[in-house]
Amino acid sequence: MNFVEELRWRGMLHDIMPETEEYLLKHKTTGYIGFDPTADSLHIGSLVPIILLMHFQKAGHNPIALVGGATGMVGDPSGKSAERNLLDEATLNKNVAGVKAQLARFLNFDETTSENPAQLVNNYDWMKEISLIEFVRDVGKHLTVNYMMAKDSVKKRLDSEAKTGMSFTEFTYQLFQGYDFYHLYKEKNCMLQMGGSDQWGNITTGTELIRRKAQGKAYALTCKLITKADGSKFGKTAGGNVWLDANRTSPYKFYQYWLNSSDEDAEKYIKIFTFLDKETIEKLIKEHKEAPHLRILQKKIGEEVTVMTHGKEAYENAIKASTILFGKSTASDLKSLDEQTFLDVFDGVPQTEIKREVIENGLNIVAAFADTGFLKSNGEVRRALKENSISVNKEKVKDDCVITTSDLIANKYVLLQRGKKTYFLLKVVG
RNA sequence: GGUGAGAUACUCAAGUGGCCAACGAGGGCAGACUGUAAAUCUGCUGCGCAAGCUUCGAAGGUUCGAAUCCUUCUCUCACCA
Repeated sequence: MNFVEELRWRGMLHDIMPETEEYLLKHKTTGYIGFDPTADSLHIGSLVPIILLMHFQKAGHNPIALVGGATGMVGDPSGKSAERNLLDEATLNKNVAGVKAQLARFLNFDETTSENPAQLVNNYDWMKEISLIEFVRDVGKHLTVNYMMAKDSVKKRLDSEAKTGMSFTEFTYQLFQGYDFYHLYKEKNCMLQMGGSDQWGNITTGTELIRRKAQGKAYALTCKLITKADGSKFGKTAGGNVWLDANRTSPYKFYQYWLNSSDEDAEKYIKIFTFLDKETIEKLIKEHKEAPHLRILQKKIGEEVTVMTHGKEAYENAIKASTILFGKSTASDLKSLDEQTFLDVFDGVPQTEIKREVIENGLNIVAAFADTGFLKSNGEVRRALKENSISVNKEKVKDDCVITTSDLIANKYVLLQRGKKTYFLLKVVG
């Protein structure tokens, strides 16, 4: 399997260093991608480099996932218009552990079942040994400031139009990343670094360092950054990032994110985020165009990615939840659910507890929405009522509505809803 | 250390004594339409049912009245040393 060709038809390839393709065809190669431990979970933006490594492994090469315990302490200026905040060491350690655990789900690290098992490294392990003097003499000496300043990531920040300057710390970042590549080249015979297209500058600093310091030749390849047709940022929703950690973003929401892709994006995503072959994908795209309202592509992407990330069972629950939440279910449908199914469906929906006697005395609709913290203020609830956007147990209500014990589902829950997609659960206790 | 610019709601950004709860844009939320889309149209977007109350970096002051004027302070940024 030709790794580069595979990326090319999937529309993932952005930039590639000359001779890289030829080299990869001839040699079983070790290549790496770095992951930034800015949080204790990766989000779906990191899915692309992960998939890149998966393709790399499938093509028979040796992938290395590098977690940036050291570089995370410095802060990559690429694509950032302002100085980054530094993370403290404890947070970083926690993040490194979290990121490691997630990578293990996607790549095969098992030496007994794979001929080319993936490896996981943390650059803190070798960076911590290096003294400042060593670094300045052995790394810094090989590259000129002129060279470093020519990088886009740096130029943008020195530009007179930029409103903020750039600290020495961030300026040095490319040397750190460059040194990583050099280190892996030396220690693990790693010949290739991959990453998002914003990493090109940092990656070439690495190949340059290898050339000057070790007289070696190393290769580079970047993939396209994922964009959305409407210009908004990929992987973000109003509620924040879409994470790979089920505790941060429930599988249901994760599935929904993909399902809500626009048609235009879906055609790109199915190539990038699934491992389906070319014929299958072309067939799906054709079917989708004939009946776009069925959203065949979005459903397939949602299925493939959710199963890959969270497993089959989580995917099936996400489907079940979607059907109930968006199908034409009514209050009686909801009440017919047993408690466990109900909880599965509404897993991840924010909820709050409420005393039973409050319901027994009859709970005013405004209080039910405002006092529980679902909506911000009484005024907002009244506004929403005027818009006719408030539902209790999937049924629209007016401002004279009072919630009583007859509204309870499984004798315990009340489902509040604002608009079509925003849910909130009241749980009766005591 | 010097010089200059600046701090207004989620963000950008007007406003330079009363007509300001504060133009506009973006974002967000909701309604209609729909495919749980896109595009479009409409409404909302400090708190309060209301009277009214609290907001324009902070604290004081001037005034009948301040986001706007004065004083002090805090912070941010750029450039020069």
